[in-house]
Amino acid sequence: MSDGRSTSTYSGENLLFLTDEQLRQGIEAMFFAYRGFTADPDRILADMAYGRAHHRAIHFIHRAPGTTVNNLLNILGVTKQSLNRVLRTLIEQGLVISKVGKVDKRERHLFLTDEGSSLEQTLSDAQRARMRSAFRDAGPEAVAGFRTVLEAMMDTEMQRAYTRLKETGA
Amino acid sequence: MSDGRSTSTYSGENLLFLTDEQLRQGIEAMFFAYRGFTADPDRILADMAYGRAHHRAIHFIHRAPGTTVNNLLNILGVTKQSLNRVLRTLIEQGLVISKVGKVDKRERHLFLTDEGSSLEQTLSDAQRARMRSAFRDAGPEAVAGFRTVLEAMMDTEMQRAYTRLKETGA
DNA sequence: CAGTATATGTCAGTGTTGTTGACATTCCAA
DNA sequence: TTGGAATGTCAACAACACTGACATATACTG
Repeated sequence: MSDGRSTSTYSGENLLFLTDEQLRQGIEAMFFAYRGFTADPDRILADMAYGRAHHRAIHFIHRAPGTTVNNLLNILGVTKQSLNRVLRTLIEQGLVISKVGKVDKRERHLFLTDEGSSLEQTLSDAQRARMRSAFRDAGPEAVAGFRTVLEAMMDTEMQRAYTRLKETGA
Repeated sequence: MSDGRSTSTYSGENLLFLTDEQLRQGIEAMFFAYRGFTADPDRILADMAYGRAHHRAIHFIHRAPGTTVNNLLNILGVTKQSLNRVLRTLIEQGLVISKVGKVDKRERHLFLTDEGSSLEQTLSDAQRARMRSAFRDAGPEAVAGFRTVLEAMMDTEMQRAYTRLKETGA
């Protein structure tokens, strides 16, 4: 179904970058690159009792301190039960603290402790180092293209979450 | 590692695309985009008894028919026990066949059956549709940049595997 | 040929991370 | 004030990765 149509429908323009072969290469690039993307933090976490899920939670708590469990849930796209297990161990180990909401006591607001911040720093340093090296090798224009394509690949809700975070930090 | 050239090339120029904030946005973009990237096949597979691991195996067997177990192992980056569990169910369900090697009888060469090919088609149609839409929205230059950055983000071994596959197909 | 290396498969056990279901607490609105 | 919605917690289970140990068949080497 996707064969040939991509080239024939839009014939006239130069749409060679939309051939199935190009798309498949894009798919494989995503697969291999994502492995590299997570490799460094994974290595660090392997020695501890934590995994990728803990990394993600720590990252976004660092990013938006005081965020609620529910908010984090939406960003991470997992069930609250799944997130809860991760948060419980992080709280037990003293990396995260959870404060009952002042306005709405049902809510828990999440913060990193000093120890949590320290781990976040270690992990993001490793991940940023690879990203920086890739960005530098590729150059600013490639980086702009990289981000454009990634944003177009997200679900709409994730695009919103991403944009919201982006604006918060900038 | 390639720092010399790129630093000297860009030193003095605008390196704002390498700030921590930019890197963090790149990291978050990868995270959210990868979710979108796997979302469609995941939805299809959820109804069947298969998961993402089966999808990956099917993809690369389709991509390199007759590949050996060992080869697949290296591409997927999992243990043989883990891959074996997946392959066993795929073979039992009649999606994959394994043929004893003619030259080296220790090897098993893997192929998709018609049924396996049909599932592969369904899954990759879904994934390509999203990739095509993202590529089209972003345009050819962005796509080139996207691929440049992803390739720079891979581990060297994965880069080789990726290039080998790329050349096979093109 | 004997001994070693390689390719594959299997069993058992464990850890992380996702799922659903059940339930407690808190808030809010009829 | 009472019932429903929102928020979060606990328990049990499934998928899929891992390690370690071992079996089998085949290939290679001295």
